[in-house]
Amino acid sequence: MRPNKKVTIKDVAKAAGVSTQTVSRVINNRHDVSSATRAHVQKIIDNLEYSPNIIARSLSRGRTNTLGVVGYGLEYYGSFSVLTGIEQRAHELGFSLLLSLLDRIEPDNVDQSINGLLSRQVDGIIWAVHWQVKTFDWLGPKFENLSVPLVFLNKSQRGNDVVVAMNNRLGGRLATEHLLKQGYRRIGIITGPTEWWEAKEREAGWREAMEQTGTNDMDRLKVIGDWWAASGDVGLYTLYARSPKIDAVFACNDQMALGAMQAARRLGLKIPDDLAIVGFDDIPEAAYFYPSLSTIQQDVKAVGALAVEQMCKVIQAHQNGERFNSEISWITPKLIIRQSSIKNNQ
Amino acid sequence: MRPNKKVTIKDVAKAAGVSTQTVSRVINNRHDVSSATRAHVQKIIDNLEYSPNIIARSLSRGRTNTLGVVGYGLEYYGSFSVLTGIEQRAHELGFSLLLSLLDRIEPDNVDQSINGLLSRQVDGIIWAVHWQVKTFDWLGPKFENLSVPLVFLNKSQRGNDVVVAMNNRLGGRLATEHLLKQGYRRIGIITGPTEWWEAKEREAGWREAMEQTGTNDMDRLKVIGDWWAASGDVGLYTLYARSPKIDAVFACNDQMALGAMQAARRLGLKIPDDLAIVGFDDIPEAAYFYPSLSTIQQDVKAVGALAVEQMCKVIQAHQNGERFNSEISWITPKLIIRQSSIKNNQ
DNA sequence: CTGTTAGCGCATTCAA
DNA sequence: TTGAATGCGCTAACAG
Repeated sequence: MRPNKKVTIKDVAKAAGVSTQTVSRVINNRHDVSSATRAHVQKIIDNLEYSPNIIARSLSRGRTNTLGVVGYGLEYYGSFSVLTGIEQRAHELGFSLLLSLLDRIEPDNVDQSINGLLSRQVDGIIWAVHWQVKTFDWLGPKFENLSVPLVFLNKSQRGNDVVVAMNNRLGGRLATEHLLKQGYRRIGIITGPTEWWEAKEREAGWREAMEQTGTNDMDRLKVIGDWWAASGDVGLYTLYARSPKIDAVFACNDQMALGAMQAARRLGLKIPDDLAIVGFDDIPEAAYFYPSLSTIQQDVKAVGALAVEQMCKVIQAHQNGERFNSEISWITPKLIIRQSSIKNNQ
Repeated sequence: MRPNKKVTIKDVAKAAGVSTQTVSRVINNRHDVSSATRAHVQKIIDNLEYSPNIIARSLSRGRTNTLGVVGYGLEYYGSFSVLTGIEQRAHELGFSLLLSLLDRIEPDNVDQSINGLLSRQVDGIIWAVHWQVKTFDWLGPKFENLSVPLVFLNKSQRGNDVVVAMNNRLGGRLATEHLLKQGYRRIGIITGPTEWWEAKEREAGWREAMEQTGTNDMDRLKVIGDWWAASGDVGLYTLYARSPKIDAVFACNDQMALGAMQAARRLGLKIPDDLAIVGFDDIPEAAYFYPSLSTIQQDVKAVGALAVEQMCKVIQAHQNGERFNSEISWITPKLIIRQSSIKNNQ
């Protein structure tokens, strides 16, 4: 038998012959109850299978212990891992999750989403939306003067924003430096859409590594994809047509790397001998591509978990009227070396 | 400026010189308000940027317009699509989503999850957990006498369960019949874990199709995987060792199909000439495997959306004290033919 | 059409 | 240590 909705604190009080506040004290584990009455009340609670109405508690306390999560693009790899990470840590810290998904990042949707969460009295909002630079103009102001704390995922810090981010730039650098170390020299890049923060950062990492080799004219080595395999396919053709001497490609995610591999095959290029490829994400399939794909692994779950932890601190500070001085928290990615980038014949 | 938490219905009433009741009527779009006062009150609302406290409303109404979603295994393909489908339709129908993820399917976790949602007064629970047969013994009873309606995803109907499911059996049949039509005869299967409903159903579909060919001794053609690519790899070796005459494989998801392709390559088997492969799911990468993978496409989002619709009906019935007579709702999968299963040389 | 009264279930004052 | 009163913000039931 499940707790029946009808059993309230009053019923328990009556059955136990005590006042409702005593029951309240028991269910909140407060110490100002004699162990005798506590035991007694607890027994009644168990018998009646009473379970407190959190809605009523929230109203009374002015705090819901609920976090709002605004998400977007769950179909991109990693998004659901973030969510899993958020949920787990939130659960551990006693928070529930109100989920709001954006189908498009537009003013009306954003307003609806935020207002919906606010009117449901969430204690804080985690902005798990892939950050797009071009939207900032109208998006930024919406976050000002919000009545609850906000934690951002994967974007650059700005003002007092609290941000948790995967170090995508480092990832891009790791990938490129690995290729350089293997002896590849003309390393092209297939980036994601230019507005995406992740894409910009990964590219920046590639650029940093390349600059050290004295390469100039890097724009000829760059092609823009859309994260999907097809764009990696097309991308490699473009790159190859433009500079046939290219000997490696850093694809900014594994899907595009897969597309690039496909194109390479059709161009008669052997991987990794004629062309090396490194991806980004380490999707589970990457180890089973042909050849297996070197890539950058990221612990996305950790990003979600850390976001919740930061949120807790901010809420704490918020309630005490203190200021939370924010620094961006970085999670570090890791290079995974497989066959697609190991030079055989020097 | 965002609505300040402090602005309540009272403030609006005072500012507008009306009773709170009138304000309540306005914000609920009730028709028993003169258009004059409505306009007036609305103006005050806009000025004050008032937004109703949904928590208070829920307490008062005894209804939260919130659905609980219990999920598991977001890392498996499709899970997040279900979630997206659920969220979208829920949003359209005016429901919020309280998300609860299971890390393991164990009695304590399940209790916690369900009780958490119930004490937060959700109006219904969608059980989006991959159904595992072996857990039924202890899981089943937990769903009895629940105080709120329950809608299940992807399982067999039982008693009065309300279920929305992808027709996995049909999918298995489509895949197998396609192979037969192409002229393949000894069609092996790499299934998912035997406890999974999806795995059982896909296998049943294969079995149905095979039986029509008069094949017996089908167990020799069957191998059990764990949904991951590695198990498809191993699986194909096993299958091939056992019956070298095998000429096609139905892998019960695309990852295992990928693994099987890898193994086939090492065994020197040409796909699709020596060995045809069909997968299941149609993950975005499948079109870019080498060769591109024939597979079964499923509109998982539709499952989620339909689940919410069913939930609405059940809640309706529940509140009117009516009985909802449940039938399982099926979503139909679709065969996608690519290169991995098209016989070239007859 | 509008206002008054009451109460949703709980927690937070205060007294005792 | 316990209990009585009061209020969280809103809506339902009833008057007028």
